[in-house]
Amino acid sequence: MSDALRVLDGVMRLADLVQRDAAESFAGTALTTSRAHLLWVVHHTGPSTQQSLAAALAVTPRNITGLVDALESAGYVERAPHPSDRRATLVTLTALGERTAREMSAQREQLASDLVAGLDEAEQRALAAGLDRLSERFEALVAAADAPSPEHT
Amino acid sequence: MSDALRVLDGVMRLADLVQRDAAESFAGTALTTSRAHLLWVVHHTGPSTQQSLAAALAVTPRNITGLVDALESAGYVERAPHPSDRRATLVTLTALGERTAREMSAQREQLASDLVAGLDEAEQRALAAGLDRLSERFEALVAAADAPSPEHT
DNA sequence: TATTGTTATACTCTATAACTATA
DNA sequence: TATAGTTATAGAGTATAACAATA
Repeated sequence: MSDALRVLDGVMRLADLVQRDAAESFAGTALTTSRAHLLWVVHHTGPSTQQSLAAALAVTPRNITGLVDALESAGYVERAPHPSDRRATLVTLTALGERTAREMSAQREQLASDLVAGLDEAEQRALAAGLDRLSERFEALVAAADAPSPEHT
Repeated sequence: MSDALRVLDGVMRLADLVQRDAAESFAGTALTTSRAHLLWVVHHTGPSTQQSLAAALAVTPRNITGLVDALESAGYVERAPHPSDRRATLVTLTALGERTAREMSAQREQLASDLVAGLDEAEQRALAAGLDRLSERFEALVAAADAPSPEHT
């Protein structure tokens, strides 16, 4: 197998393992991958309208309604009126939501450091830089595919 | 942000981009990520019982029934009787299924080589090796977590 | 008119449990 | 008795379309 395929497969395989593990860790709670993602976004962005959450998660506003309903029922978030726009609602974290987000953050940092524990600093830096370049490269490829060559527009 | 976090985030971000792109490429067909995964497994493993597919995809046999139903309706696979066990069915690829799997394979190879095009051979090798080590490391961590220390068993 | 969130409806992935046919 | 696949049922994520309230 080519190194190129090893890289692509390696990324997809590791991400799948990590994602499965994260999903398992939600067992026994009302959290799911999608709900945790929303929680994570609100934790980092602060109180958000459902429209902005829809954009952040790249899903429809209707979908956000369902995710917020579930998180609200489980006590992770609350809907608050928007101060200046009475159409909109602000999704805010409860104390439980804040605590949960901080725990997820700590677990993520723990996992990250456990994962690279066998690599020296130079290797870690090289790996991080290489992955960044791949993501940039990928986005450039997608952008190029979306914007056909000028003579065909 | 630490290099450890950059590595973990880099892997998750790139995998998400690739997976979204793959899902978009299925638009207009009956394929989805899960169905394509099953197609992929049959392509590489050969005619398979639904039990073995359930194990390979890490889902329940009931789930395989649904995926095979959809792929069969769309003409990608067929159910054939198992030669020696009349309880079992063998899922086999149709000509369309074979052709589609080969196309996916070609696209995957194209993407992989496009992705690493900006890296020299040594960088590609190092990246591939680093990712392999991370996956191994992750599986060791999970195994360690699943099997508590001896004095507590 | 345009935007925000919701109700209505539908499809897909997924799971558990009960059942049929076969081993 | 155990196994392979299916029917029945349910929860979750997702989408489109139509609608009410507000901007």
